[in-house]
Amino acid sequence: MPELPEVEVVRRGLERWVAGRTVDEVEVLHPRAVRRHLAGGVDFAARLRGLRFGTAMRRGKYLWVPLDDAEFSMLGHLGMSGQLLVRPSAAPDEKHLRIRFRFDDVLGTELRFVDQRTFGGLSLHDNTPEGLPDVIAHIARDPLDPAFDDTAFHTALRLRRTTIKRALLDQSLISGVGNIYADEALWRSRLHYERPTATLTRPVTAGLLGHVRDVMREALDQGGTSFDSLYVNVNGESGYFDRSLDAYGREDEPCRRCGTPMRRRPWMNRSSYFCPRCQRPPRAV
DNA sequence: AGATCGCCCTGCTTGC
DNA sequence: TGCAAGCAGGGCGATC
Repeated sequence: MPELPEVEVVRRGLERWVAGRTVDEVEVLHPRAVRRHLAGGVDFAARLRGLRFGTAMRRGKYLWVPLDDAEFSMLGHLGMSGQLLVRPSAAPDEKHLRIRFRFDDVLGTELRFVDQRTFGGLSLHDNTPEGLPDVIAHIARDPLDPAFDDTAFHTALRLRRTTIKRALLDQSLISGVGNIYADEALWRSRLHYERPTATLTRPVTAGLLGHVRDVMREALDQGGTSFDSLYVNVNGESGYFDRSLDAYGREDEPCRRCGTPMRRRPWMNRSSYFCPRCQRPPRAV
């Protein structure tokens, strides 16, 4: 379940192992892995052949690779289970290998997009003047972006008529936060997930943003987190690390602050984990 | 236009 | 044992 830290680990891997390499051949093994491309996988492959990858970029959970001397980029989203692997060309195909990139060099490795659940995919898009693939122009900057505007974020929260966890997961307000880090940051902030955003004060927003950044940086320092073998970084090593999450997945386990059993509540067809004592629900609206 | 909801997908777990 | 249901869930498009 890659969120911002995991995607950043993948981006760094691409920067290290793929930047500067020229595409020789692209093999699309599953049509769904190529997104928003009416001309299909064959055309996707044809457009990339002979082009050289630049330095991978990231915004939130999206990453993209600019192509030298071209006005478009290859955009990627890992979805739930996507992996970008740099593997020896002789290595056997993964069961869920979707797209293979062979390069015009003698390094003996290839780039593979592997995705079990096919929620992720790659696509090609023209760049905006800012160098962003045009289809993600609506994605907000992420909280680790130096240009993220804390004041504007607070103002936007106050204007919205929604609840805090929905807002944290709204990629047009703040990007890169998924269900796991949302629950972690809310627990650290002692905020209930249904707190109306219109009731947030400036200090509360500032505290929440601080916790979002802390939890992401801690995960990034350890190479990303994951809960099963689905997430693997660009070199094929598992991004899993056994850092103790404080909230996510801890139903019935004692709150690390007060010992009260943590609870899980169905929420938007997924789950929210929280401490019923530290994170009191808001008064009925 | 802001908010909400259904759908896409596969493999593992749970329950009858 | 076998089968079905539940669960994991990010993003997009339809709808109000």
